[in-house]
Amino acid sequence: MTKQSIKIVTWNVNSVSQRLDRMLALLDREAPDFLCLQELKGDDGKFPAEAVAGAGYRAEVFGQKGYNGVAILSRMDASPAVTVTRNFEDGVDDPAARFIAATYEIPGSAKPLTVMSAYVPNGQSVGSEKYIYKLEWFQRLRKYLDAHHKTTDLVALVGDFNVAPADIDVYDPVAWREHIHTSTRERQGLHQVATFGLVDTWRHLYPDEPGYSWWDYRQLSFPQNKGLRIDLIYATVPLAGTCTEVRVDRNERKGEKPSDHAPVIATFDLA
DNA sequence: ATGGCGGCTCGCAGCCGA
Repeated sequence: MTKQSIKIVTWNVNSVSQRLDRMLALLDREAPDFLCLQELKGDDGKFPAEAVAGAGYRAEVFGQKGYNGVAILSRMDASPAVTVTRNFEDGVDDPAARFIAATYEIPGSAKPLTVMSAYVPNGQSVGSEKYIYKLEWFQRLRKYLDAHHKTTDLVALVGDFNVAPADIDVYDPVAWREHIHTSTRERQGLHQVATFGLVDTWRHLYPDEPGYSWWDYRQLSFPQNKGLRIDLIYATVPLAGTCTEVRVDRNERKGEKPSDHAPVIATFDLA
């Protein structure tokens, strides 16, 4: 039986219009099956759909003026999404465009694959209103998973989670102790999402590798490798079991006008 | 502890990000 290889990339681009050339180069270089974007920083009308189509990709977009915004790109030579959902449809009046999920048929796979691009709220500071919103957002995400999926489904939940899951994911855990992105309640919130039945593919494959994905623009953080691992690729157990590789594309953080996040790239060999 | 850098907007200053 031939293996069906699926490559999924997650990337917080920090403005899709500022990162268009880099994004097109990444599509050409990596030829991923799915590219999940966060922080588009523009409404749907500002999304460069024509350029993306020219590169051979469809785009499911959930934009917002000025802030947030997420998308899922998929190959034009593959089937389009069967279903797409935006935010959690849970009755909460939340104007922030932070979540999109799309389900695709995969050739040779009995089960469809659901891809989710998440931009978890930043939280600003521990105890703030935005922090409470972040904690609630994690609860809503878990409820969404419970309501729409089984642990036996093929689900990839990827994105910018704005939490470093453990101290190994932080360049200076002492300085960042109980800081925003590392606080106990944020880590518990993220853990509650994962206990739906999701595997952190990077940490699963590389128990001892930091795998930073974000570096502050300031203070020469990148050259000094003062980073955080906050961009994660979660997969349900049956999907995670087929994960052969996860990479952080550090080169994408170099050169002119980088995002402050690097893309994270996972490969799955579906039976 | 602060500010630094980058991108956004009913923009040339302030907000937000992480």
